[in-house]
Amino acid sequence: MQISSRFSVAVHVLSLLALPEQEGVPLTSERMAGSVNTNPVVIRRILGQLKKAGLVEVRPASGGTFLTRQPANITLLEVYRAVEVVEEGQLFSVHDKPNPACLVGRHIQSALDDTLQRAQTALEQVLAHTTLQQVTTDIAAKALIS
Amino acid sequence: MQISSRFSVAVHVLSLLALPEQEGVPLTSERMAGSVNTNPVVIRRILGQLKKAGLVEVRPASGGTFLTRQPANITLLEVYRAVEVVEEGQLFSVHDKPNPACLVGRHIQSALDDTLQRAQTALEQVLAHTTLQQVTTDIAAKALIS
DNA sequence: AGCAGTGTAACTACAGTTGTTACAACCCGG
DNA sequence: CCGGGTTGTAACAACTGTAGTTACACTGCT
Ligand code: FES
Ligand code: FES
Repeated sequence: MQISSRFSVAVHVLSLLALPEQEGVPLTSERMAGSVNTNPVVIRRILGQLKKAGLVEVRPASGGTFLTRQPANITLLEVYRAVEVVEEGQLFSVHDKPNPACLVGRHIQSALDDTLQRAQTALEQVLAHTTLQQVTTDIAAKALIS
Repeated sequence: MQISSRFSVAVHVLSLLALPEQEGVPLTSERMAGSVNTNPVVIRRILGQLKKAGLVEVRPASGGTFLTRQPANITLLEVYRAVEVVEEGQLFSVHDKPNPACLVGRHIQSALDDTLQRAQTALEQVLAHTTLQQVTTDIAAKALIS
């Protein structure tokens, strides 16, 4: 199973917030949806999760959404955690209730758990060391080249 | 979204094959299913994938399944690849068709792709450096302690 | 030939994702 | 203080992938 695209959409939205195109025009969920090419409600749902995680602040009425921190201080791991339903340490699902009468069944879970945890942590560490700023800088750089 | 439990079931099954309990009794899909606590067809499906990947050999009739290699030469990454539907480099799903008229939309995919690829590779490297033998050794060790 | 086991298709039930409609709550400008 | 644009959410549909189950043809040993 693939990891939900909510994560990439969230990064997309945060990039928009970090790169204010026109100062005058407010960045509403509808405009963001137009950029991501989806429905405004999908954006608002994700904004709700980002808000709960304290990454953005939303003005309920006349469309205003802002980052609460500098892009350099927002890691992709925070976004991942804010948006994923995957609970900490649950990326891999392990079949529950193996037969305790079996030697393998009795110990497979703890034997696997250590390795799976390390694998998951390795993935998260890469995200932890990438900031939103790196992403937006990359976007800006690519925009200049093309 | 969590990664399918097919992976952990596959490791479970391979562990059974690597630790032959009683030499006489053949290890049928039904016995394996009893150990994992699931349906024999689920086991056979997974065995089919492992067979296609060349990790096991199955005698169609009178129930005999064997590893084609030493447990020390089978990495968890091979099992993961054999069993996951996740295509190489597709662990994260990215929202397709972002708006090309938008600066962010035009470049977000390639800007994210590099990081996501590194994250995924980091996870896979941990699996690549763990062998089936390490798992079974761990199981045997835990069995002795308890 | 008989039989225990595998290979596979077909179906169900279920969970999570994504998109969509609908509407209440909210805030701001006039 | 009212109207209009916006957010917050609930509810629902369509879809996808997972896991379990039944059924049955096929296989190969004895
Ligand atoms: S319970 Fe998983 S092999 Fe025994
Ligand atoms: S922000 Fe994703 S397309 Fe512009």
